[in-house]
Formats: sequence, structure tokens, C-alpha cells
Amino acid sequence: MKKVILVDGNNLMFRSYYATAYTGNVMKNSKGFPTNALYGFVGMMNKIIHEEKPEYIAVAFDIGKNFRKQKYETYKDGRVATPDELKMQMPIARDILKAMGIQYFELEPYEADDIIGTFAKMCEEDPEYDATIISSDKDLLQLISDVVDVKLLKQKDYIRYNPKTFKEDWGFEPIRMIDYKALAGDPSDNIPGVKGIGNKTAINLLKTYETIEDIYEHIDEIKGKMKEKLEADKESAFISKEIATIYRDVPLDVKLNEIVYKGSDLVSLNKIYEDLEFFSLIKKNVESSTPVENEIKYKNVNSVEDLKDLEDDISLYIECDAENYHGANIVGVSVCDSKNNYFISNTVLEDVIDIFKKKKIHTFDQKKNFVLLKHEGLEIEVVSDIMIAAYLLNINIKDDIAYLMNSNGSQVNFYSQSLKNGFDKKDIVLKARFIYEVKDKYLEDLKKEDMLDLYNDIEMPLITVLANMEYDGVKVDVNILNKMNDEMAGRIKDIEKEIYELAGEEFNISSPKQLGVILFEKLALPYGKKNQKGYKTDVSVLNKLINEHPIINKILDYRALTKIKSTYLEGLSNYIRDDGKIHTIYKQNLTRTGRLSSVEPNLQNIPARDEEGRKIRKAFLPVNDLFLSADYSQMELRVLAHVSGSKELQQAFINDEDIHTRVAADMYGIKMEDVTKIQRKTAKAVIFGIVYGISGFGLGENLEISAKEAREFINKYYELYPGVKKYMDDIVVQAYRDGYVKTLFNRKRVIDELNNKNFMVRQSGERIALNTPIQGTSADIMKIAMIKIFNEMQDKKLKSKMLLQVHDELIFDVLNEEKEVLEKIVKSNMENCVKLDVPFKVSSDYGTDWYEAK
DNA sequence: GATCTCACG
DNA sequence: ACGTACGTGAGATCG
Repeated sequence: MKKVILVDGNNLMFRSYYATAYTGNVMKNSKGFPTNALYGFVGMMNKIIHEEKPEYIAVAFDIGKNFRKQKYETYKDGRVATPDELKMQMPIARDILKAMGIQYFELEPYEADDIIGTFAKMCEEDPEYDATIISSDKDLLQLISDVVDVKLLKQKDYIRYNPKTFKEDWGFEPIRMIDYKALAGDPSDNIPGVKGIGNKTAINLLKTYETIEDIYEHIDEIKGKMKEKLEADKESAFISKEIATIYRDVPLDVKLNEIVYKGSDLVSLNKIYEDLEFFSLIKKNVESSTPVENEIKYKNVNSVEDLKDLEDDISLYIECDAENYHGANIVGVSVCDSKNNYFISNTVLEDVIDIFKKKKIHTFDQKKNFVLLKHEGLEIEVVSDIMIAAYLLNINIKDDIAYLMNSNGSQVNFYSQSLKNGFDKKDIVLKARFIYEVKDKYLEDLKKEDMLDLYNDIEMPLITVLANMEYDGVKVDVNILNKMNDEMAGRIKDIEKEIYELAGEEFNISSPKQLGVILFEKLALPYGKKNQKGYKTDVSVLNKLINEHPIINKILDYRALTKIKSTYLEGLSNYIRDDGKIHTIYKQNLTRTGRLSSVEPNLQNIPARDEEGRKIRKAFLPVNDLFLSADYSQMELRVLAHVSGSKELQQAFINDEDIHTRVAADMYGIKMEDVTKIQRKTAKAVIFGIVYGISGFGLGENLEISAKEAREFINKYYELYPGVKKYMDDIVVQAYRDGYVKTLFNRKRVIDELNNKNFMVRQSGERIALNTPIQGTSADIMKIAMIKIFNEMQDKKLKSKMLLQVHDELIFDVLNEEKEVLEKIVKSNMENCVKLDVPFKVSSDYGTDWYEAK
């Protein structure tokens, strides 16, 4: 049997284009030519060749006018015109196929579907061949037969349909797809179908009747509204069927044995890739990849003498030997000035380090530098960190400078490659050189964007604060974790047993797939919502089923306990280093709002809400005497009150009222003392929802009330706080106008989503626009507070340490005798570091472990 | 490696 | 008709 692969080239190009274009950013090469669709297209073609190993392959394209449009004027009406940026890429796709040794076909007035249908027919007529069609277009499913299957591409993976699997899914024969379209229509192609008949009804009708001809012959068997609808649109149904039917006799003048896959001509292929700047693909093609010669000269430094000509303004880069810099060793240090480049090995670093004291140093990731150097008992101060600068400038920055360099035309190994293959001194030198070359531009850009203060007064000083927190680390008692872990293991075993008994069989409870089958098929529980893989089984689904079956509560318990066990008890243990401490890494260049994030491990999501999980915190212990925890109360709402200018909301905070009770009282038109728990909870949900730009639907889901009721709550809130409503409207308008939003301290977030053609994406952009100034300003304020507290602690030479930040909360390791003075420093700085139209309020607590400290 | 689920503010 | 709350990180499963 000879296998023929038939690819819907148009479909692949459209998919690749929209897969990335929806974010608003189309990938381009340095000449400004769009390349996103081609990049995806090449990826998919390579995948097809790799997975299908075709002997015969053809790719079909649409070209020119098509006969359907000529016959039915409205066909594909309403479709957005193909964007120019996609059109431009179409001819290159053909060039690429040529270089890949793959034949492509296009013929006016036929569409790609018809060409594929014609090839499929040829396969059916020749017993030597069978075919696989590759596309995400469901229209092609009508071609399925004993010798033709369809690999229907989904967002991430695909479904392979043959006659059997098709029938299982759709309930009728593949060829009846055309009758299905005749009834249900197809909005994307503007095929009308029968008005009022959707996919469900269409499928049902086709279970009873073979074709629409059959339906209309037996129209009298059908009763009521449905009959009326069918009769009213009879003509439309038949036209729709005709449009939907793939034409399978396109005069192609080619034989199957002529579409043999010849394999790539790498020279021409690489030439195209070079034009497109698909460097990673070229690299893959050049198997024994000759390493790029980095033409850079540098001096090896052996003593201070070698650095005597070093200018005052320099760049510095430090390479270490592990992804996580805690516990890593310095591989080497490179230094550049306007004229020279230097490489300093770790062995001589100590001897020359003093020379850096008087220099103005520009670097990349000073927090990493700080930790690495401090382990060697060394220290270097810097004036600027281009990793941070790039982050503020909305450059999507990674921790590995190689990404930034390579996207600017350099060719250095990525850090992960160097770890595997060894470090190249030239790469390390190139990194410092790069820093030197771009530093001024970044600072200029920051100035242009009015972000120099944010950079100099907040982000740069914060580096030292965070570096110290990470370096000091937090003590965690592994014995406490282990003890809890053993206990947890026993409890989980018991619950497991009970679940197996209730289910009547053993299965992997942690597998959503298997669990879904047990719940919704074996136990036949209701409300089985589907996701991509099968049934949804998350908390919100399970909560709705609590009264349906006793197994649900057991599963919820199982989930809670296994989460605690694997993520926290075992997970955290793995991060305790030899000093008995956990040293997280605070990412300062990651979030889109200005918040920090914490990784390896994440110490910002240690359980707090649930008592069982909260006990994890008992394992976190102070090195000194106590923990002090200080957190802002309702930080984001206070920021909302300020930035929105809502006098009503501001007054509530000035009066120091319980904000949720206040809003509840206003919303229900009652006195504050009469507000019930549930009313307060509702108000709280409304308030939070507002900050996130929630819809009536979302709030309804959340509160388990109807969308209508929820909408009424939201409207009521707007009435009470018109300033908030105005802010929300204004910020969205402003975001559309400028393409970005800013925090109070000028942190800028560009929102490409607002330019998107897709309504949903734009809506998401609007929510981002109204939330970012609030979340981001709060983050800015917390950063300012941290810097002030840190500095004051240093000035007063306190031995207590700032250890953790959890967005609106700070944790300190406190010496008994410093208790009072520290608490004052912390509270007053947090409350007063910036002056807004509302006061900030900070609550604090002590404890001998993190659990006890509030 | 993508997906689902769930932990935090 | 669509899909539906912002910002994160990590572990387990599965193809």
C-alpha cells in the first residue's frame, strides 16, 4: 500500500498566521517582512514529514476566483479580508515547498478542498494507494472513506478520523456532512442552511434520514415548527448542500506516482530560511553545525596590572555554572569599556575586585551577581542593570541574556546549551560587550518614556533588597515537614480505599481523565462538562455534585491532601539547602503588572486559606527569635479609591470602616449593623469582581446566583460609586487611544490585545487595562516600602532581616530586643511611604513560626 | 511539552 | 453566537 499525504496548504497558512497574530504582534524579519505564518507553516510541514513519513505528498492552495462564489454571490461573504501581512507570505510558502521537494497544486476556479477531493478520489480508484488528509477544516471530513482518513488539526493536537471514528462522534456517515451543512449551515463560509436548525437538530435529523432529499420526501412525518422551518428554507437547503459538496474532478493532469516526496534541497531551503531569518531552522538543517566564529578580541586578566587601562564607565557580566544561582559557582567574569574587552577567571577575581569600587558599572542581572559574589565574600555595586531596564521598556526579557542578544543579531549559545556543552569564553565576553553597546540606548529610552525615576528610585534599589532576602533565606525544619508527610500518607491511603469502594474499582484518582469516566459514566452523575481531554473535574464542578454522591467529598479531600503532600511537604523539602534554609528567587523581570514572582520554590503561594494546608507554615522558623508579619489591609481597593478619585469610596476608608460591610449596607440600603454574613460576602465578591472587570455572568457563577441578579449588583455598585464607574470607562478609552496604561509611578504596560480583531481578546485587553494600574500601583508602593524599610534597618544597624514578600505582606525574622523598633519602622514606612488620597492601614502580628504570625 | 488542577495575593 | 475575573508557579498525567 502506498500512502499519500494531502495537505490543505491554505488552511495551514491561515492557522499559523492567526495562531500568533491574535496577540497583535506579527513576527517579522529585520527587513520588516512578516514571517509568522511561514514559521508556523514550516513547523507543521516538518512535523508532518516527521510523523507521517510520506512516500507521496501534495499540498493544495486556493487561487483566484472560485466557482462557488461565481455561482452563489454570498458564499464566504462576511469573512474578514485576508490580511495583507498574510497575503505577502503566501508565495513564499510555495517556494519553501519547492525547496522541500514537495509538489503543490492550485487551479482557478477551484479551492484547495476540491483539489484534495480530486486526489482522494484518485486514491479510491487505484487499489495501490490510500490517503491521509491534513487540515483543521471540517469540510474535508466528507471525503473520509475506507481508503481516506482525515487528520483533523485541533488547537494543540489532532483527531484522526476514519469512517468508524467519524460515525462514533457524529452519528452519521462522513459523506452526510454535506447534508449536515445543508441543514445547519456554516457561518464561517456564509452557507445559510435552514434557519432555526442548529447542529443538534441537524445531527438528530440525520440519524433518522439519510439525506436532505430523503427528509423532504418524508416531510409529512415531521411535525410542528421544525416542519415549517424546513419548508420555508427548502431552496436554501439544497443550495447549501451544493456549495458544501467538494468537487472531485478537478482537471489536474497529474498521476499519483508523480507526487512522490523527493526530500529537501537543503541549500535552497537554507537560503530561504536565511532571508526569513529562521536561524534555528537553519541550525537544525546543518547537522554537523559548525560553530559560529565569534569575532571578538579580549585580554585574559591575570592581575590588576592587566586592568590598568580600564575606563571608568564599564560593563560587567558574570557567568555561573547552574540555572539556579543559589549555590552556583562563578565560571568567569567579563568586563568591557569603550575600547577593550577583558576576561577574568574566577581564580583571579578576588585579586582584582577592588578595581571595580570606583567604576560605574552596567550589568545584566545584578541580583544574580550579588548572590554569586557574596558567596565568595565579594561585593560589586552597579549603576545600572539592563535586564531591569529592558523589562521596564516592555521588552519580553528572559533571565538568559542570550535571548536578548540573539534577537538583536548576535549569535551566542543559549545558557542551557552552554551548561550542556561547556562554556565558551568568547560568549561570556560578548555578553559584556553587548551590555556596553546597548546600555545608553536603554537609559535614553527610559528617559523618553519618563521611567527614569521608576528605574533609579524603585527598581534599581530594590535589587539589593531582594538579593539580601534571597541570600539570607528562610529556615525550614525538614523534620516537621517529614512528620506531616508521614501522617498525610496514612490519611491519603485511607481516603483512597474509601474512594475505590465507592467507585467499585481501583483507578488513578489523580488522573482527571480516569476520574471523569468514573464520575460521569460509571456513576452517571449529572452536569458532566467537557474540556479538551474529557470531562471537567475541577473544584467548581465537584462542588456542584456534593449532594449527588458521597464519593465527591472524598475526592475533594483526596485532592486537598495530595496537593499539600506533593507540592508543599515533599516539594519544599527538596528546596531546603545545606544551611537548612530555602532560598527562593524573586523574579523582578517577569510579571506584566510590576509584581514580583517567586520561584524554586514559590514562597508566595504557601497555603493560608485552608487550615489543613496552613499548618505547613509551622515548618517555617525564624533564625532569630520571632517572625513579624505585616500586611496592607485592602491595599488594591485603597489604590482603586485613589486612582479612581471616587469620593464615596475614599470616605469609607478615611472613616476606617469595614469596606465590605459598608458596601453591603449601601447596596442593600440597610444599616451597617444589620448586614448579614452572606450580604457582606456578596458585596466582597462584587468589589473584587469590579477590580478584575468581571461580567454579570462571571459574578453569577462565582456567587451561584443568576447572571441577571449579578448584573443588578454590579449596576447597584456603579450607582453607589460613580467615580469607580467613570474610572473604568475612562481608563479603557485611554488605553484604546494610547495602546498602553500606566501605574501611578509610570510603570507602563502596552496592551496589544486592544488592537485585536477577535472580540474576546479585545475584551480581555479592556480588563487588563483597568486592572493593571491598580495591581501595578500596589506593587510599586510595596516596592517603595521595602526599600525604605531596608534602608532604615541598615541605618539603624538592626540584625533582624526582611525575609519574604507576598504582594501585600512582608515577613521579617526578628530579634527580641529589636521588636519594638522594627515594628515601628515597618508599619510607618508601609503606611506612609507614599501619600495618597486615602490612608493605608497595616496590620501586623508576631509568632514563633509563620503559622503563629497571623 | 501541553493540559488540567490548585496553591497564593 | 461567542465565552465569560486580574496576576502568578508547580505537580501529575498523558500523548
